[in-house]
Amino acid sequence: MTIRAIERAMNVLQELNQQPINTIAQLHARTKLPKPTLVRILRTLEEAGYVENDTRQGGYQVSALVTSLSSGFHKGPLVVEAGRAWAIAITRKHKWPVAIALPDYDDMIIRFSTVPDSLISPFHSTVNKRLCMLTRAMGLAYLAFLDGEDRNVMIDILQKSDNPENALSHHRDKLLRLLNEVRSNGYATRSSTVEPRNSDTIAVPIIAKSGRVLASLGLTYFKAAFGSEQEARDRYVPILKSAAVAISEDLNRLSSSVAIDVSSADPSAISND
Amino acid sequence: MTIRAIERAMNVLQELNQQPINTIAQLHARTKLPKPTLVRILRTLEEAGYVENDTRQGGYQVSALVTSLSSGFHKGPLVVEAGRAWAIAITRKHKWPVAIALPDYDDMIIRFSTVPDSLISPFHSTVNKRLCMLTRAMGLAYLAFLDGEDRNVMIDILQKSDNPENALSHHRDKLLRLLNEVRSNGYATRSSTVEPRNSDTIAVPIIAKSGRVLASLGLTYFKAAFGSEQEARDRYVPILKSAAVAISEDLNRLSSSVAIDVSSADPSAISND
DNA sequence: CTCTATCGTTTCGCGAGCCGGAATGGCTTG
DNA sequence: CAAGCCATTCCGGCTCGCGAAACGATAGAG
Repeated sequence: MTIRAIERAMNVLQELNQQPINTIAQLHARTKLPKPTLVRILRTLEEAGYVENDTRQGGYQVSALVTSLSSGFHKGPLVVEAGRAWAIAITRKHKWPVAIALPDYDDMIIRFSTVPDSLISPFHSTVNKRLCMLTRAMGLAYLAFLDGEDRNVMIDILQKSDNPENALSHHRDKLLRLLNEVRSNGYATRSSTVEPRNSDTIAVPIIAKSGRVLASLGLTYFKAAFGSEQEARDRYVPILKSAAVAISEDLNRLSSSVAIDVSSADPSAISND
Repeated sequence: MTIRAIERAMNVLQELNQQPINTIAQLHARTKLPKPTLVRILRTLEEAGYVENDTRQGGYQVSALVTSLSSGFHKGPLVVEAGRAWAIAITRKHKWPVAIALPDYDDMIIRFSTVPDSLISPFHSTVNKRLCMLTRAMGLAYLAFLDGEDRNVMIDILQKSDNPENALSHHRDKLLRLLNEVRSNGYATRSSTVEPRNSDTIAVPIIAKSGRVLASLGLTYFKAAFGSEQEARDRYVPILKSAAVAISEDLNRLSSSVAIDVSSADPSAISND
């Protein structure tokens, strides 16, 4: 037996994180919860400080306090931590959302995204979303820059997948041609055969100084905002590439300049002030 | 009328973020909730994926999914985003917790902390905790590096405070001597007149290329782990100073190398893949 | 080995308090 | 000025969360 009210509240909090501003009506449509229930949940979250009710804008939004709900979790890969600031900076400057994805078995998983920052989105849940490796920009950018050996292992795994989006793994020559093209371009884009058609993603790999491919960094834009896809690529590819290099440099500095080793006693009880 | 079950669940989630591993008994002691209630709440959070029950260790901990409860919130200052990776790297390397604090009126507020990462702590809620400006390392490191004009304004504000920890603001000469000492040392430590006595914090300012003092970066350690406080300072001050410089450089790069401006259409609906 | 203390978890009947359809009132729109 | 949409409030009904007590497992002491 689980507590329904809590499940509902968590779902509401999730939805609130999808958009900068949320009306009761939107939340009602997305969560299927009765409006009075929503109002009660939101009031509870508001009094606890996690949510703000901006009456001028007529909507609810998450407040700074939500960060403390995950302040105890920093187990993510350092590349995500190093990349967040860059992703945020790019979105602030260029408006379009940026995401960082890491490989997980035969998919990529989005580990950080600025989607909720900049826009009203019909899509949900971009963080922790799985992306297919062979049709999505983030996947191709990762796969194309793997070394021959690693790449072959990966393709073998993909062939065992029953996801129709991985069909290309059975046409090895065609796939390799695509990967080589991505590699020589230095970036990948989403396959035109998959949804959504009204947007495109440009992705580049984040490669450690050691040469290991760690993650991919992608920017998504609305096709309608540009005269051609080439125009968008000309503009954003250099930005993404230099950001990826910068993230890699940060990682390098992070592990080296902090590297005065201390092997002394284990800390056990402490507070930060 | 608010929903009690939700308030309780949020409190439990907060407590779970304070320690890497939490037993029912600990949570019971801290939240004052009956154990069956805790079990029910934890089961609910577990089924929703926010909490893991590591039966081997016999305790509950937050899982990666909690990050999605705040994935929509990136409105914080960029200096926090730029600093997180460095704070995490230092803690991973040197074990002791590191925090970033920003000024807020006459206090500092901790905006990021690695406290929950490394240890079992009797202290709670370090993120969003307010620190007094004149007795805490993070406050002194900030105040001492303000320019004369800004600093005077700040001291005037502090004199209006009724917080006994700000008493020093009424002894301007004594305070200025202390601030000058901090400034020439390049770091501050917590006043020995305030709790907790068994630990100390070393803090340095994070100063933008423009010269503006943005935040402070502090490391807290147990006094018992070192022969003398000087020993700890000799070891960690250089690390903190170089990290503060690195954060400042990152900020500079973040705003410059991304600076190809785009003034085109507003994005409105998009997903990241 | 047994006894005991303490842990996490389950049980179960009571009743507080959450639920949601319907009503309210404000605000915009045609 | 009516009509539609919105967020919010009301209130009777009845679920469903509550927590004292019991349970089973584990660890340490004697």
